Amino acid sequence: MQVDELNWAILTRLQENARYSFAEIGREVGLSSPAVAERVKKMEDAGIIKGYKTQISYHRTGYQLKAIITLRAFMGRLKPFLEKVKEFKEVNNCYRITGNENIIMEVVLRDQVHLEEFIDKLITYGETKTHIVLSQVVDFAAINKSKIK
Amino acid sequence: MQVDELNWAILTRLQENARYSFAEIGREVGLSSPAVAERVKKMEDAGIIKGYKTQISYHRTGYQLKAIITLRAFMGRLKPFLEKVKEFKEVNNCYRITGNENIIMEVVLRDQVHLEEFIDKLITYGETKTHIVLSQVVDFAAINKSKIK
DNA sequence: ATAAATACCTTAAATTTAAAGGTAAAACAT
DNA sequence: ATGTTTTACCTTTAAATTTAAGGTATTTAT
Repeated sequence: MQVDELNWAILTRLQENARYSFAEIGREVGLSSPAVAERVKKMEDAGIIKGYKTQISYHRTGYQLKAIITLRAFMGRLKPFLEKVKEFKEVNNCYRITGNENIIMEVVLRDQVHLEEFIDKLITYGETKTHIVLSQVVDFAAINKSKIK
Repeated sequence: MQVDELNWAILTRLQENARYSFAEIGREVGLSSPAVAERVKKMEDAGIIKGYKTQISYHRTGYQLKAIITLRAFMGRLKPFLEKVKEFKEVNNCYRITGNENIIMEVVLRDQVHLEEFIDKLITYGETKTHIVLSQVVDFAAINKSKIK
């Protein structure tokens, strides 16, 4: 499936705010709302749109710490980790990467105690390196409300 | 503002799928749709909800490469970088972190040529390390369509 | 040339949202 | 303790949106 100019315009708006109505997008790109709905459905079916996610400020909900943790898995421990990591609710995002480390993940934690507990879980799988996130430099979501008219 | 059990239930659903209707969420958590709308608006105003984003498979749109790049900024080059990075459309996410490197970012690129061009832009600011993403281990969004009933 | 598929349209019914007004319980002030 | 205010919901209703159906013109395939 190809992503033409109209679909890019639709995707751009949905990335800005996933709760935009199809009617609103249609007005902006010059299509009827059923036409937008149909194009969106096709992009979902084709796997171009993977999902719609709400961005939460964990900082405001008692999760004070964000960290980037890399893992260099011990021999034979990568596969068990890949299975187990799906259960770790602290993990926001996890990639398998090239380089000295095998895994990089973004985790959200309540505090240092929680971080320590989490690292204790990880060290059975491999050697970890932790980087505390000081600030988010690029933050696309900050200005979006559920609907902008 | 406190996040009580009802708000967590609402947030959980919105994280699963940001396009769920308030009516649908209300049915699941036992509230009327105006009550859900009101709670969501308050969480937006309080900054608990930062935004609603659509997740796109860049792989399906010609952007074949995802990479994690760290930057160890040269003396006096961190601040200029922090300003400039907002303009780099390749950057999906960028954090300032503790440790040997100052910056970690997630970037999306068309191909190796594009990666090379991008690194050329970065090396005026500092020393970079690039890790190609092989796969996404944890992917929450994969199963969500625009509406599940 | 004809048939089929595509991408849109319009219309109308079902659903959702948004606004308004009401109520009961909790929080606050006197 | 009592009265007042606020809060968090409710219901109702109008406006808006979504969904489904049916139609049309243009492109694609046979």
